[in-house]
Amino acid sequence: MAATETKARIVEAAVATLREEGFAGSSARAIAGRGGFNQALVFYHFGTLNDLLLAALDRTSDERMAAYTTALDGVTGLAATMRAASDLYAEDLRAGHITVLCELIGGSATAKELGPQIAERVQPWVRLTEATLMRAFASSPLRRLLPVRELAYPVVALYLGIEMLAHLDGDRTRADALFATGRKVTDRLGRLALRRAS
Amino acid sequence: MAATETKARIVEAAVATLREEGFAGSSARAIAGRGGFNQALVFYHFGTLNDLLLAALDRTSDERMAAYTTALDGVTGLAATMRAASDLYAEDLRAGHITVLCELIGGSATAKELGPQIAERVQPWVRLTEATLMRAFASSPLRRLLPVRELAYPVVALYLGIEMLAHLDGDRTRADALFATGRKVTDRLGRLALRRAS
Amino acid sequence: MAATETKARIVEAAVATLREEGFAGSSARAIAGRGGFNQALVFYHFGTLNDLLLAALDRTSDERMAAYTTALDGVTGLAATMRAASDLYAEDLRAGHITVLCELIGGSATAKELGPQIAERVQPWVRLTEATLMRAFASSPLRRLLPVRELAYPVVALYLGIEMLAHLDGDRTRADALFATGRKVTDRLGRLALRRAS
Amino acid sequence: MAATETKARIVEAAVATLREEGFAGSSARAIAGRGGFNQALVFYHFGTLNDLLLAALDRTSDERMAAYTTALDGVTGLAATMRAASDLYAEDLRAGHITVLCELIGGSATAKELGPQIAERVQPWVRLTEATLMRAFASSPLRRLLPVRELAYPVVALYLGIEMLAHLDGDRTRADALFATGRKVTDRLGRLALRRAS
DNA sequence: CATGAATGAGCATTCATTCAT
DNA sequence: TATGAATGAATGCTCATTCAT
Repeated sequence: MAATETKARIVEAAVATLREEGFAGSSARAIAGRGGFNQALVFYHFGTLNDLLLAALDRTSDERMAAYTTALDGVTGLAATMRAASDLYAEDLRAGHITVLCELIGGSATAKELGPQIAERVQPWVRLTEATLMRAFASSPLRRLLPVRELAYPVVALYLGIEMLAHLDGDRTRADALFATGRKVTDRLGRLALRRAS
Repeated sequence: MAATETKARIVEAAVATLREEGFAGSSARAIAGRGGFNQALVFYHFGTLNDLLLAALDRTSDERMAAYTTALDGVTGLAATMRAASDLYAEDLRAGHITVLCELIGGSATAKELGPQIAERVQPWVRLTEATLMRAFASSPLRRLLPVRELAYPVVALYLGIEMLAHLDGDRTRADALFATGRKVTDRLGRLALRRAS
Repeated sequence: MAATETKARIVEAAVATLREEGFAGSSARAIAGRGGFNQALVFYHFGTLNDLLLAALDRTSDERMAAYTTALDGVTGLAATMRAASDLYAEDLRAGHITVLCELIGGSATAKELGPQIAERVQPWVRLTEATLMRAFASSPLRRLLPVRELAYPVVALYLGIEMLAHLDGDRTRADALFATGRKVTDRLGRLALRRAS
Repeated sequence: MAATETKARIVEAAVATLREEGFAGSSARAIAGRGGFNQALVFYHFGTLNDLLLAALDRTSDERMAAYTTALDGVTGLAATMRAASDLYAEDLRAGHITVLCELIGGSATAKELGPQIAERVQPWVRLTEATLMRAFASSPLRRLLPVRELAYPVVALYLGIEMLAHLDGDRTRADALFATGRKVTDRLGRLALRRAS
């Protein structure tokens, strides 16, 4: 079998295992068991379990980055951005994309080598968030009140935090409600701004 | 030695280990090694490693809850609340109090029994946040714009998320900057409200 | 069971395994299998496989040192020493005492940490040989011809080399013959010296 | 690439690995890594790892046999032989030629099939030593005192033993000193014999 | 109340070897 | 002639937990 194919299969199994068993449960054996392949393959193709886990992070991160970039392309205004983000995040939660990241960050306390590598992979998301926020607030009066650029860091933090709580809840109702409220608030803000402008 | 004393010592070691080695690194051996006691004591006093980890969570959670309750007692207004929260959270980050919670939430993906138990222990924090936010926004015009009570959930999420990112950064500068910005914004909002009121 | 008892049992199994399976065959599992105990015990009692192997060397080395010391006590003269050494070495070969040392020296090429530790344990043997040679040659005219003290190193080397060759042969006939010849030569030398003295 | 060329390259890498990592460290991977070729080549060209190791022994053994034969050609007398042997052995030690043999003998305790094959390859060396000793002692009065032919076995043993101790020491000073002493003794013997003869 | 000994299962990783290409 | 992919068994070592004392 082509190496890339096998590697993809292994990465897929790693993503699923991280998602469902967490960092501490993502042993080479657990991943191989889930994917139905020999555990030695992990080391043949990735050298190290940690390297596989990072590849799994790359995999979800790249995929989601593509989705976010596409969905946010050309979106401006607070309300529209909130709607787009809301949909994207709902998908993240449903598919457990952020779980992988959270588990790896949590695991990096144990496997200290992972820290810098993960940090590197979080960077693009902070930048994407920054750019998105700039466009979202571009024509909002709020941009005078809020240090928009500095909002990127807490927004990313919020994403991670929501995932953790949703994970803890075991369901997504509270997280979904939160986004619903967010949409309501941004819509209201939008109407307020319009009224003032007139 | 009195049982309570020994238990406290074990819990203390568990907290320290969770903080510095993470969930996956908090084996009975690692905890006992850090605390300088026999690893069998963990099972003698707590029955199960997971039960000890929960006791560790209780320990930090209770301690912090006391600190938060005291510090927030009688505090009203957005700016004052922000200042208090800012100080409290700085201490959380410095001492790694939230790390324990984050690591356990992350670990609950692996040790599924932990989930509900941790969720139970997060509840009081959401309630505290709710109450605090109600007092903070009580006299703010923003309370018409924002569903204040529903803000508790994202605020707690934000706390967790900031801790994760700070952990990943390896330092607290970005988290500190975030709170500084928060204080600036709430101060500005306070002055704006005063001006309008006059 | 008392720790010392168990440790002794483990060491015994390690000695036997080194003897019969060599360094590369002395895995924790192989040793435990031979001794009929759980392989985790190796690590519980010795921490590291290498540490167990060194303990095994200590065990045979100490035992043989005692035997050599006793047997050589008060022995003087070349012929008598040769006879004593001949008997002792025959026992070494039969029981495989030197095999343990040879296997560990060979293995130290792979497990480099072992080198210095083994060297330390060989030292006493060089010293014993030195002392023995001094007494053996004390009244021999050969002591003017030969740098007796410097003979210790090659004598120890010879012991190791004979063991290797005997091991390779699979039997001890050539080694035994060698010692027989040695005794003949020293006896002849003894008679020669006597004749000259008269 | 021609098969013989490739095989030579593999054998070369095997020799180097045996020399520097010992028997237990000479895995197919380690050898291939050192030589910079695919590890499957080992099995393609030699069938078995052990067969490669034997080929490595053949390689060093043949090379050294040629060197010894050349250097000892026409050499007679104890002192001259000692000098020649001294030089040859210094080279052996420096280049680690005997290490390969010692490691394989040690390893043959684990890989029992190797034993007879190695023994076969040691035979020519015993014969060479025998022939050399006969010529060395041919005109020495010592030949009446010593069973010269039987000296070959201990001389070979000595070679192996010195290598082991030198390996353990990590340097060759004691081995070098030994040969220096050897030369001194044989020179002295030579002069003694001359004086008596006159 | 405390602990040292013990264990069976599990860990990441490496092994010699096979095989289709 | 050569190789990349694959594997099942083995490696040293750690795990949570039990238990007799």
